[in-house]
Amino acid sequence: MPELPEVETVRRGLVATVLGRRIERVEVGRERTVRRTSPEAVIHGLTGTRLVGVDRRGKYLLGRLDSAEQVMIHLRMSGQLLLAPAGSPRPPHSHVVAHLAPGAGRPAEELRFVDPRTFGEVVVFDPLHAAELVPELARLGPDPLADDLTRAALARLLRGRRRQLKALLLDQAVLAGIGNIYADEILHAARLSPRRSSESLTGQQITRLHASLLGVLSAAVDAGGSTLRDAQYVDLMGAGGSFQEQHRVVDRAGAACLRCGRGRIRREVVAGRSTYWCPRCQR
DNA sequence: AAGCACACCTGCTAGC
DNA sequence: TGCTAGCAGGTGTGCT
Repeated sequence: MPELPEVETVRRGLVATVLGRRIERVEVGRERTVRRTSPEAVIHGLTGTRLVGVDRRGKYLLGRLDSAEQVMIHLRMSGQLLLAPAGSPRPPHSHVVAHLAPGAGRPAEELRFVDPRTFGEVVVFDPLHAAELVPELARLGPDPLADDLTRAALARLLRGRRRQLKALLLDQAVLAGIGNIYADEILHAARLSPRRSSESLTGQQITRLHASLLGVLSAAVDAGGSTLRDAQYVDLMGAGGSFQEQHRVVDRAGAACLRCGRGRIRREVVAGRSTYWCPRCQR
């Protein structure tokens, strides 16, 4: 259930450990993970290639291969990418396994796409056909960190829309990368209600929302993302992040607000998602 | 246009 | 202790 900071942490891990290493062999154990193409397309597309770059757009990982093709990986709710010694025991639900030659100072290893709920995907595609195979990439809004979202750009995104702020932040076509956890943390930091309508913000509130967006997301990247109780999210090496220690509202229903001290954190469904917020200081 | 319900899956846990 | 309903960090579709 990774969001921008978790995906960015995985991206950095791939750049540090996998770049330039030849993919010698690929196994696909579950067709659903490669449903957009086929096991053969993913196996043939990856075998013999090397990753020459890894980019991120919102929650999408985009690997560039030396074949000029690209690999798109989305972890959705329960996906993990794990790097482990070749031949070591595999966790359940290891649906795609890429065998990596030694390199980057590392021995032969397996890069495993593990995904119990199988919502995640691995797609190998020719960039010339991106529009047909991965059309959602073209629909993504700006990535707040990768695209250096300015206050003016955010103001433009808010203007002309009448949406609950929570729904707006979750909409990947508006801003790419924010999910349920960070939407709540950002809105608390900005002292704005998740139900507040996007077109009603004052200039000062837009400034606050902008600062909170960048502040929360970049602090979360610095902390290696958030790993909640279920330990669903871990990085390439299987280590959790630590930003959950800085959460102010998520998972704190009934507790006193850490900012105003007097409100009680409420949990209710907003925009169809479980939402934590302080009704006293978030307006 | 915006909001909602539902679908896709599996696993964990809170509550009885 | 054992069962079950409910819930989960995402996204797409289809309906009002």
